[in-house]
Amino acid sequence: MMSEFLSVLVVDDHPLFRQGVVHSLSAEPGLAVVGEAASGEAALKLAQELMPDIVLLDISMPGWDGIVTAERIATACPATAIVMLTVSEDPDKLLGAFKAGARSYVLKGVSAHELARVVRAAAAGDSYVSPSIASEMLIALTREKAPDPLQELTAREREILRLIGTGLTNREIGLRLALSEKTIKHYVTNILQKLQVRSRVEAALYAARSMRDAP
Amino acid sequence: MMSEFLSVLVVDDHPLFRQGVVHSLSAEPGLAVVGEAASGEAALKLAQELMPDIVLLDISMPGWDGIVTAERIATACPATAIVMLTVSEDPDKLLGAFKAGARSYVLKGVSAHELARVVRAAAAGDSYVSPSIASEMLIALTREKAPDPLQELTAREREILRLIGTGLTNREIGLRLALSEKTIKHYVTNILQKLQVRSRVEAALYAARSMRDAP
DNA sequence: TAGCGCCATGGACTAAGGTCTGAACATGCA
DNA sequence: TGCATGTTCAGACCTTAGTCCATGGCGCTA
Repeated sequence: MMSEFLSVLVVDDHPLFRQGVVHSLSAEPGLAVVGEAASGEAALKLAQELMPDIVLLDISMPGWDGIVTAERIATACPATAIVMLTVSEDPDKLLGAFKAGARSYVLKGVSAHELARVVRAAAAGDSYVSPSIASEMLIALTREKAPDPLQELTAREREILRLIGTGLTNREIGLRLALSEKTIKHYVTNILQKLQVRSRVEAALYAARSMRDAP
Repeated sequence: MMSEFLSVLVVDDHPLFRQGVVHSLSAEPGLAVVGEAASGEAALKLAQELMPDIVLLDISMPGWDGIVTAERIATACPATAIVMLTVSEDPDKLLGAFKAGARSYVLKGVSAHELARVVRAAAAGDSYVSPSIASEMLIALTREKAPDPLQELTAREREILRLIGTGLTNREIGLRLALSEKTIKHYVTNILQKLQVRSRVEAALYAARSMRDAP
């Protein structure tokens, strides 16, 4: 049988927050904080050593972030339930954590009691996701279904789209790439068609957005 | 004379983090946490009541954020030193806090000992700013010096710029605003001139950027 | 090797963007 | 009252953008 206590490993690079979690969870009946780590690397080592029932894992950390750490811990300790802690995160990261095996997501703003509830649920195999995080993850999922139109572009087309996104005219792009303006026009037509936009203005805005999302 | 203890009021909407701060600072010699608050409103009341030497204030909170709270506390308790706590914040907010009277800025990732050092320094009238925060504030300051070309635009021109930024043609903008296409063209010419850009594409990119910065 | 997709180009044409000049009307300020 | 500024529109004119059609070279693969 299992111990009467659920063992918890707390991982967060912020000492003050970690302190808060440790202190609060220790006061909860049935829970025992068996270790702390300030980095993903240290967390993996401790997890292998202690084989805790639950790992509380901050998503944003320097070095290995929460996602990478979750993957490695999930591989090394399949019996350990992983609970992600986050402020309000990038939807893609949330999805990454889900793929890595984490099933519970808690906002850092929760109270000690709520956190304890989630920890117990996670240990029992249940998953908990904070409402606001859930909606973000759904958004990321729907976005994931839609294939990126950028991938349909050839290398040349992507290059020209990028230049459109800096505000250059066809003539200037032709000069820059040592191609005729006619050729650029040809590419622009293709790009507009593939991206399903109506003008170079919309294409430029599209380029600006995707540059920003994935620079 | 003053008490031998420095009295501290801790304000943060995250219970776990607040717990960590309180617990850690209480362990520091010469410091006494005399109160906690989870919101700006509660913080002001407590500050007036307790007149603490230092207020530790989280920047991002629902309701009154750290800036607003800092202003009111600074007004109500001029003798109290305000120390802002932040994860990694919007430069404009940092500047706002500075104008509100906060002189110390600490990243939430600091250790308990460092935080205690900053608190003692703040009580002595010294200011402390985390290095990465300092650079962000400098950026915000230099940006503040540069006058925003958007301000030179009339309301009508701004409206049309916004529509350009959504990818509409002149004809479509005219239809939408019940104006002739000629008129739109006239405005576009003015806008390009005032923003110092060469085409509607550049104007659209400009619009997209400024929408993003200040939505 | 024949076919396919990417790259590059030209001509001809239409649509949209942008400049310049000029002008009417309203508002508000000196 | 007069003058500046913002808003609205028009005609003439030129430039840029975008479409359609056709051509040819290059490399890959069925």
